Amino acid sequence: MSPDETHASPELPNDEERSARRPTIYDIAQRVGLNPSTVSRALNKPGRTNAATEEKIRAAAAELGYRANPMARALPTGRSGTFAIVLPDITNPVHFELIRGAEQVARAGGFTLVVSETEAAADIERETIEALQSSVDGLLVVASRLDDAALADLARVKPIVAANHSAPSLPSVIPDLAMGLTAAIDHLRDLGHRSVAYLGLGGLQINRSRWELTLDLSMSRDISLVEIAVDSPTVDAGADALRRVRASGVTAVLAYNDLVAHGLLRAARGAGLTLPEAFSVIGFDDIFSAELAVPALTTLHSPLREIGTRAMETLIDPERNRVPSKVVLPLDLVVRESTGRPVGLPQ
Amino acid sequence: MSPDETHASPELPNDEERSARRPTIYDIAQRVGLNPSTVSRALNKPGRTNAATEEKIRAAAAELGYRANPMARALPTGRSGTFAIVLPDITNPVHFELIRGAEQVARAGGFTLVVSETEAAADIERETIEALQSSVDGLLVVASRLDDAALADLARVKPIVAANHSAPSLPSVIPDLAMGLTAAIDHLRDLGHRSVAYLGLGGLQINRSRWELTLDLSMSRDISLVEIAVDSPTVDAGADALRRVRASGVTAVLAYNDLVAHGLLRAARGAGLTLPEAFSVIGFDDIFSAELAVPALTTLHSPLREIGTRAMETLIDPERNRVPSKVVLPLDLVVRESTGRPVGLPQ
DNA sequence: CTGTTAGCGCTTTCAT
DNA sequence: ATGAAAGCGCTAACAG
Repeated sequence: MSPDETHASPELPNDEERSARRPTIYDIAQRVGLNPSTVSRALNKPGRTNAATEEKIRAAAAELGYRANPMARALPTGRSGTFAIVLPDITNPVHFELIRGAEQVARAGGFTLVVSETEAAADIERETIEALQSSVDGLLVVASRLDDAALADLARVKPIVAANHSAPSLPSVIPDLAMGLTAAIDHLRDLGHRSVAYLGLGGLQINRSRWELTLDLSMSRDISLVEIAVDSPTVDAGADALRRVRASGVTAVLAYNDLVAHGLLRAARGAGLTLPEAFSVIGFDDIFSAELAVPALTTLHSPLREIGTRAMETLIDPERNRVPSKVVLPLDLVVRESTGRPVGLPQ
Repeated sequence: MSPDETHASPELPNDEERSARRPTIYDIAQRVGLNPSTVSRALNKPGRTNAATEEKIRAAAAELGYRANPMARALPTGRSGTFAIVLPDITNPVHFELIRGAEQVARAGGFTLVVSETEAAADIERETIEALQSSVDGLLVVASRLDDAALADLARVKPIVAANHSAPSLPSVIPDLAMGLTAAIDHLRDLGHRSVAYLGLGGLQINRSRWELTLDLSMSRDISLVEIAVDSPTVDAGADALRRVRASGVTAVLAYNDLVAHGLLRAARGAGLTLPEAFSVIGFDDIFSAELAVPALTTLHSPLREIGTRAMETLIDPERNRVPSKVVLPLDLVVRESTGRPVGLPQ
């Protein structure tokens, strides 16, 4: 028995009043018999006004349900109180936690967050950033397709911080690649692997650094490394790589990310292979589904959430958002079931 | 070249000028010797100005790299060109396709999208909506924790459309529950199941409707149904439910969503059970990892992306964003490997 | 400590 | 077709 909307709103302000117009500082100024500028001061510069009147003003504001209009405030100050996070692909689970981390510190600071997707295209990214610049106080750029120079140029208008990839001219927050990749390669080597493939993503900056580092590490440990290219960081692209992985004869693969690794696992299972006997797989990121995979994915756990929070913290801080810096967060290897000794070696 | 610089006919703005300040309509007005209001008209009201001057103005604007300041525009018009999407939990993969769908139509329309998380708490949701109202042209509310009356009240300030759950007083875009659940129950019944559990999420509106419908459907098909409560729509919560599922003696379970189903699968595997022999599982949503699970998850494929696009389309449309309506999108059963005949029945 | 006075950049009558 | 002028709601000197 749902009580049928007895159409009566006795206490509440009626439609006219509510939807009429949001109260402004003029309304509250008039109500307390003071000047609008005094109201503005009372509400925003604590202490710079008489305690009694401040109290009176706050009371009136509360009573009227006053909320400052962010647009009106942005005009004279140039600050909008909103920040943007621009990333290649919203649906990539890797970005979930990062966005959430950023969103939380933004909200905690009373800021709002705009999310914008660039479809992994450099020109759309540039256009997006330029379009956003007039309405935000700063941008968080994730896995940018733009090079350092371009980003630095853009950053002259509004501060930009790079998250999850490093841009030398900007403040950047990144995972400790050396730490993670060293652990991964050592793990493989300890298991007995001597020939591994890196499943990478073309010329992307973030990918190049992973590849270079992996190469150095492998060579110094007498492991031969081949690069196999996938054309997007997706499950399907990973699945497509199976043939080439098998053809290469490697006993282990390091995937660009967990999505690619997932694809490889799926394709392998589809082909009747059992892992890690056929070959070992190490992912990257440790997205939520990594532990759900069968075999559960051994992967590098990237502190996405913290990358998001740290990046947003530095973006919000006027002292730090303009000076190049580098925050490096730990990248740990999580060993699960997708890695094992290569077949042919004694157990 | 020209020795006489007094005429001040600069070639291109140099770096200083560029990064100094964004050009305004005043800059371009001065440059072409016209009034700012004419510039405004030329740029925004096609046709309401002389074709030649409009051309001249556009050229100057392009040359200066002019971009209208959204804040300044918002003040007199009351329209900011931004919309907000507010949802309980950003990290739930279910919401990502939805966000992306909404983001794409917003961007295509030249609007920007603000994303805000409510931590699945009604009071935070209300506060978030109220805070956002002064700076957006409308809100997309996903899986709201607020009831219809509250939402309707809030919607008097700025249009609100409900996505993925229905609010009778608002325009809503939802999946066809009846269609999906009927297919799910029929599938189970055809397989021979007569006793199933619904793994639901407390008093959440969206959950209640699923439960009611499932109950009706089950009864009319002579299937006994029990409800087992999980306290959050997460993998861990799903895993926690395993004991109760086993204790209930059912041969199949309908999970609130794929995350919960994933948890159940994981726990079952951990307990040494093999599915679907021990029991069948049907998920909800069809998130990307559903097909990656082992056994691959049979689930109801929710058109999240389209829910996002349709919802944003109606939100953008001034004709439709104020009138209650209901857009119902198909919800299809995707049969994979997590459902099978109950043991004891002839193959 | 509070009031006055200008704007911020843009839109929008109302004149011309 | 274009110009002049008055705001939108708020902040920020500068006075008093």
